[in-house]
Amino acid sequence: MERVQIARTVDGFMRRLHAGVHEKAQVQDRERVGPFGGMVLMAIEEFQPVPLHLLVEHMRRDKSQMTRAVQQLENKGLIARAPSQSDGRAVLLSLTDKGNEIVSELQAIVGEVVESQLSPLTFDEQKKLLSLLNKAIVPGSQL
Amino acid sequence: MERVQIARTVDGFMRRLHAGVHEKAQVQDRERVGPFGGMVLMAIEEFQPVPLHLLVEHMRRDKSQMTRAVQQLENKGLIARAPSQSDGRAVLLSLTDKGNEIVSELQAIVGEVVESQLSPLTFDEQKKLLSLLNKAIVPGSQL
DNA sequence: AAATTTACTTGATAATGTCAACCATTTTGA
DNA sequence: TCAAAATGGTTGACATTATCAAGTAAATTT
Repeated sequence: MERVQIARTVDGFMRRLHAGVHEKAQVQDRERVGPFGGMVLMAIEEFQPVPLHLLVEHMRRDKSQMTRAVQQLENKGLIARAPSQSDGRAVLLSLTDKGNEIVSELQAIVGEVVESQLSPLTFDEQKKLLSLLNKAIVPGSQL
Repeated sequence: MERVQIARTVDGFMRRLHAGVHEKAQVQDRERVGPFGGMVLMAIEEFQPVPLHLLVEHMRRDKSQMTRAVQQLENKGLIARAPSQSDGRAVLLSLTDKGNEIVSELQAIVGEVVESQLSPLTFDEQKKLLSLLNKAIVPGSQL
């Protein structure tokens, strides 16, 4: 089997998503969070309140990159940072109301793009794809 | 269904691949082609001889980005550029011997990483995943 | 044969990613 | 229990990748 091809195919898939979102979001992105900022916001939405290092783990990014992305989002008033009670080092991130608005808009756009991207697949196939991806990914929590 | 989650999941998958390859390839990458350069090389390998604009289409990147990536790879002696007979504007790209060596090494590494990435899946599931991805992607040739 | 389109290039700049060094807290373990 | 190591986060510096606009030359259209 062409495992190498999987890498290129997934990359292409991602790029299409990216391009699609970029195109549709241009008007919408009033806060200029950018694609990465958007991903961060959506991840926070799912896991909030979440310390930065977990976000780093979920998104597989460098922690310094995450620190800065989070700073920008905070400056725009989209997320709030609160010190963790249980760990004096950690900072818990969560969405503000404004952040929630943006996330809703983003989700709508991404949902549309993914849908059009997956339109060649039947509904069952789409579910299958998601479950396969999840099954493939869940275990490897090592960075 | 959580279509939005597909986007994040695929992104995470890609990042893991990236990290895995980065780690393993560090020693190997004697030509310093970098991750993107590597992807370009592998794409050329599949489609050669290929004009730049088709590569752009396959990989969903900006043409200017591709121009420069290709220039670097040419400077390193990994690919060759030949004017197209049928179109005076186009340049056909193909791998040199040295390029082929590099691609073989890259393929081995990427193959390993993908394999370990997909290890939670059975062989059949892996095949299913690939076919679903391909089915989802093939048609949308519009950038 | 003029006007468009296409293939590619260049320039400029923005966005992302990587690496190393650095505090301030926890946690380990001798 | 207290020094050493590990963890969570930040900063600085830099490399890579991505986007956009503008331009050249060859093809295509009309």
